[in-house]
Amino acid sequence: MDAVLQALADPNRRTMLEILRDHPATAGELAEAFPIARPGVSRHLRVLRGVGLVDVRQDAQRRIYTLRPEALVEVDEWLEPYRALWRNRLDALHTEIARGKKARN
Amino acid sequence: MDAVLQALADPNRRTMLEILRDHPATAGELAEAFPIARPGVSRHLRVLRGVGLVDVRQDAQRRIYTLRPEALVEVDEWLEPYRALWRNRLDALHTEIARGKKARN
DNA sequence: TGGGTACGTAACAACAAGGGTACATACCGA
DNA sequence: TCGGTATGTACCCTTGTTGTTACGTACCCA
Repeated sequence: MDAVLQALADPNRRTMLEILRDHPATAGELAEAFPIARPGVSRHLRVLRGVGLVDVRQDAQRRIYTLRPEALVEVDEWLEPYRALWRNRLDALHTEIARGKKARN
Repeated sequence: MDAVLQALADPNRRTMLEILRDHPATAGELAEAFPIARPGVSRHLRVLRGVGLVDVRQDAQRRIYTLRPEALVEVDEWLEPYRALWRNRLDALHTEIARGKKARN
């Protein structure tokens, strides 16, 4: 969990996930999508691999990266107790609005 | 969004949110919960304020911090398209299991 | 009004993150 | 087997982050 949120802090890495959400991609394809040089992309991919956010399979000299969305489940779970709180707040807000409406009628 | 995920990358800050999830707390109370010195905590709180994850109100010389869970909604929304993907995967897995059961019967 | 309490900010040191260049590795095809 | 393609690793440099100490500010109370 810790490591996943850490990995998500970098905007480039998030964009990589976004690309992989649409389709698998080779390291080279991913690199083209960023203003930084290939080795940098390679390192970002290593981080994403490290926390299990992506999988790699080798196809000759290409490395094909695919998204592993399950790794984000833990973020979702981390969010859960907070979700309960903001939902309560929204409910309260809706109640407030409803009361306002009633008062106006 | 960007900034919120950035803020969440630090484990100390996440712990602070966890504490505030239970109850509002003063800067001093929060500081006691961490091995780091008060000024460090103060800066973490500034970050959390900056991204809207906490609110402060002043009570004499105390600063009382409260959680603002709504700020996490954007993380939840960022997660949404990925959630769709991992659910598909889980569904597929369940289907697979069901098929396995059928085959065994 | 002077002193204690509760915080925040400023300035600095130490370390980690992220980028670049150069190089190593592995594979394919002529 | 040699050259080209695709990619990762090593090393270095710069910048950002996180922690520390020292100091400033605001408030309460005797």
